[in-house]
Amino acid sequence: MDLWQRVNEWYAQNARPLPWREPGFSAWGTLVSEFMLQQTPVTRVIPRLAEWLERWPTPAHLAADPASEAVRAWHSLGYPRRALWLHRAATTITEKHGGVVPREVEALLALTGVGDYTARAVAVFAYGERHPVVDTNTRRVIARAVRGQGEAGPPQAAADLRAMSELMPTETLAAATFNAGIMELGAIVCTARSPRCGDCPLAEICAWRGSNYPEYLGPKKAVQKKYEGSDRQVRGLILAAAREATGPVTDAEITPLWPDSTQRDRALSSLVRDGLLVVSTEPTPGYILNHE
DNA sequence: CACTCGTGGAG
DNA sequence: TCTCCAAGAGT
Repeated sequence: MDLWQRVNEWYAQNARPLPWREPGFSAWGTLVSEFMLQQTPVTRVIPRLAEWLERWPTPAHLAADPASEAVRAWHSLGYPRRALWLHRAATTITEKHGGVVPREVEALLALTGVGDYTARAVAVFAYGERHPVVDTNTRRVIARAVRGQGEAGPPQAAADLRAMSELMPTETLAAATFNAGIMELGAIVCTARSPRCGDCPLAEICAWRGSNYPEYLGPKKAVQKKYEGSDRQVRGLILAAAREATGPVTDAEITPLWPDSTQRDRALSSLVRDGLLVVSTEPTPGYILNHE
């Protein structure tokens, strides 16, 4: 039995009942969920996604509201630029695609915030197109089951897509299921820390397990910089203040948020550069969320 | 290509 | 406590 068959049969029995897998879930919903899921765990996304889609059921609904509302509705999902980019994508979809989320990978890639993964995920999961979809879970499963390595190492877009293409079944529907299934397997069985090989449909054919779990010696993924004391933390503090405020946040309110003025200024100007904050003078001088 | 960009939960 | 890591993308 092929690897994809094992995965698809397992998926049919074990897929979690996630919102974006319900029948009739919109392409817009898929796009929103994929934005939110970029580097944010499923459990934190689910409640925010529901709120978001209730408030903005189509791209046009979101485009009609200011970007600042999108950033507020993002709450603390992290990487708030994604909210800005999603609002921008909604505007582009409304103005240039007749309000319909595009189904072609090329058109999706042209949207800000949509990269290699998200474009293919939308084309495949929302529209049933046949493409390889490669995320961190997929990469880990392939590294272990096929290459016999405990970790996937740094992403290599071209090679990763090729590897997935070679494993994917020919038939379009089965290919879509396989894309979802191998991700799901990586998410709940072949996890990064403690894989549950006893529950894995690939256990018998897994190259990593077959060679008794050799230690991974290849190139390591870039280490994530410490958050504590980082510019990201300072940005987070400043943006949280702006998100909660009703009017402009003044310098007097920003200053006590962080002791180091150099770092504080750097964080503030980077928020302005990113378009998350803009300078306002009414009714008092300060910074507000960009309403575009 | 290396670096940057949030936040919170699990182990 | 502290480290790791989570459906990535842009520069």
